[in-house]
Amino acid sequence: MATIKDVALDAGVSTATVSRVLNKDFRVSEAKRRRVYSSIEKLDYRIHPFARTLRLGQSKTVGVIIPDMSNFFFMNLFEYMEEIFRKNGYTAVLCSSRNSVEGEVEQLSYLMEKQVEGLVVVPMGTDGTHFSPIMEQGLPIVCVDRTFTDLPADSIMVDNEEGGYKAVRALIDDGYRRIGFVGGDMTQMTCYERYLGYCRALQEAGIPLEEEFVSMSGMAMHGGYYSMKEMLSKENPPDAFFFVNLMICLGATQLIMEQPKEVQDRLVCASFDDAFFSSLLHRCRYFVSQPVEEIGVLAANTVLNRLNRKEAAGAAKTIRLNTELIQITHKEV
Amino acid sequence: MATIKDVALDAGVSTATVSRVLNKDFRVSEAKRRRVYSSIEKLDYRIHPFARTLRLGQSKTVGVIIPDMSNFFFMNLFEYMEEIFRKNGYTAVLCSSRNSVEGEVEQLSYLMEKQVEGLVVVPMGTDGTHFSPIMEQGLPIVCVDRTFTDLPADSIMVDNEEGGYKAVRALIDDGYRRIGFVGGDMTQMTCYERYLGYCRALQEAGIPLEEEFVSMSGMAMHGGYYSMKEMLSKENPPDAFFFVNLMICLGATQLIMEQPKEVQDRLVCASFDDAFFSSLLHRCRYFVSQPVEEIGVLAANTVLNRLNRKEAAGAAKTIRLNTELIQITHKEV
DNA sequence: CTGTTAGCGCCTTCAA
DNA sequence: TTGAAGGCGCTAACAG
Repeated sequence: MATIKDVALDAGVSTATVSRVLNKDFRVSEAKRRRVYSSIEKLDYRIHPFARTLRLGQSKTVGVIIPDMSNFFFMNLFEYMEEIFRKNGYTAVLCSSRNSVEGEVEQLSYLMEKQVEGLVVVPMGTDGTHFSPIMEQGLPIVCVDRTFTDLPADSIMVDNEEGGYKAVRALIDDGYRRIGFVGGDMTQMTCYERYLGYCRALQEAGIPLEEEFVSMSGMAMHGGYYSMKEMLSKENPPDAFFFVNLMICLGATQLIMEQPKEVQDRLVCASFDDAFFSSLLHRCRYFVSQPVEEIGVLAANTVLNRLNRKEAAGAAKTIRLNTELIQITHKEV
Repeated sequence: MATIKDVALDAGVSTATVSRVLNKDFRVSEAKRRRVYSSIEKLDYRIHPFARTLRLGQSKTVGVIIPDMSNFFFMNLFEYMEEIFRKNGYTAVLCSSRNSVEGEVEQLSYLMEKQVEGLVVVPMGTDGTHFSPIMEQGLPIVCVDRTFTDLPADSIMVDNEEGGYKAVRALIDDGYRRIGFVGGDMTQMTCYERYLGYCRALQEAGIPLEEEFVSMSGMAMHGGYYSMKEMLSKENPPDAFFFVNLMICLGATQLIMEQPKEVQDRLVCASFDDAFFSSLLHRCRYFVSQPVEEIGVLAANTVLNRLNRKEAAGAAKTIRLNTELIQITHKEV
């Protein structure tokens, strides 16, 4: 690997001059600049990022903590964020908290060792106090999808309540009045907010909230499966369902597909989230689509802005983006 | 941030001693070691990775290039690899070639700038000459899932031919003789090898290869959809199908679900790959499951071994792992 | 066992 | 406009 010294030697100038050329400092004569550029080319020189980092005292690295790397939604998000970070000279290091608070803490300390300058995190719990010392240190932290209750961090989320409302409202408009809510865990913010939307839609339509039409068996796929099983085994089960996210929807759909055709045909569902294969999800007529790209771009830019001091420090912003209700018309079978 | 100097000062020793403690060099008196440790704790000192990198001349970073971050298989793979790398003190930087050779080249140069010491790549094309100069530089490169024809890199793959054979053989054993192959792109190694397995199974059973039972419309989901549409519109279509991967399977399944129930009930399928939601894939009875964890662990360890000179340089190894045929019994509908 | 010293590659005063 | 020199934090000789 060629170093700045090699270039200087080859171009017959000092390393300071090379450095100036590299950093677009225009107090360099045109002649020398050209010579430097040609030496750089000739030697295939590239700035050594770690040396620069050391000298400048900035790592140009940010950390991203998501709950699960096998989740399309989060990976999509990461892909968009990474692009923005990279374009701005930052490297994004991806970590998975593996759906646990302990994992989150662990990844956090790992990232701190890597000297990240900022953090994007999809919070696991509601308590974010383990991030407090880091925020006090001045590191920008942006929460995505969910937020911590007691941390003055920026947050980018969607309007979950409204999204839930729209989906359930659509079912009601289609004439359904016995609508089940398949959630996972009310302590999880997204789940709870979407539930609120469900309630509002029912209330607005004058449909009483039936407690036994609400089922929670955890946010994983099998949770959806079991909740659905439980629901359908009731004497007089709902004929429409709202699934709190895609995982739940997948599990529930699996159960649905195990039912007799007559039962299947009676059911109609709506689900939060949307994916390229959602057209596969039998009996799901509506999907609440999140603006993944917008969320990702916004999250990354928020970190970047803080880093560049473009944002006043201390004023934590919470942004709620709108969802879009998508209707899928499954061809008649 | 506390530096090694601060610690030395606080503990009343030289920075060299601190460094020795840090690096488990045992030529340090117990008393000083203890003092150093307590200062480290007190000051919340952490080694500055970039300074160390600079000094040691090694970045402790490896690059991973996958075609697509939204693909469960690749992300799973990454998750396993990342864990191994991390345990060995390496940071894995993830990049997506976005399913194109140009993307691969671009990511490669990005990673080289980051001074990665090794590379894991899921090759996009068959030509890997853009990696040659890097290999000559002594960087270990490990191909995963696919391989380059003209690069002396290690490769970790599954036995695609055998996998394809097993799946088709299973269909034959179930009594089917009109079996379609839904591929995507014969120039892609995995597709071609799986096709070979398909051919062998047919041949072994004395079933003639019908050219019009083989369809290729690209490796994406919609490719599966269109191929399937084409197949089923034939006068006398196959009654069983082998899908070359999960994306194709998803697309094909979508088309299947749009068919009348009688048509659906007549079909049985087998597919390469396997995922947590594969039980959702209607009419798919067999899945060829790849040992994702094993592949990931092996790939990471291969890079690591080369890095530690445990492997003789130059002797590129190709490893073929076995797949497992999984049978899913969809409950009767 | 321990400290001093030099230097990894880079950027930035400071002087000229 | 330019170069010399110092130092970012760390480790590895080299002395003692």
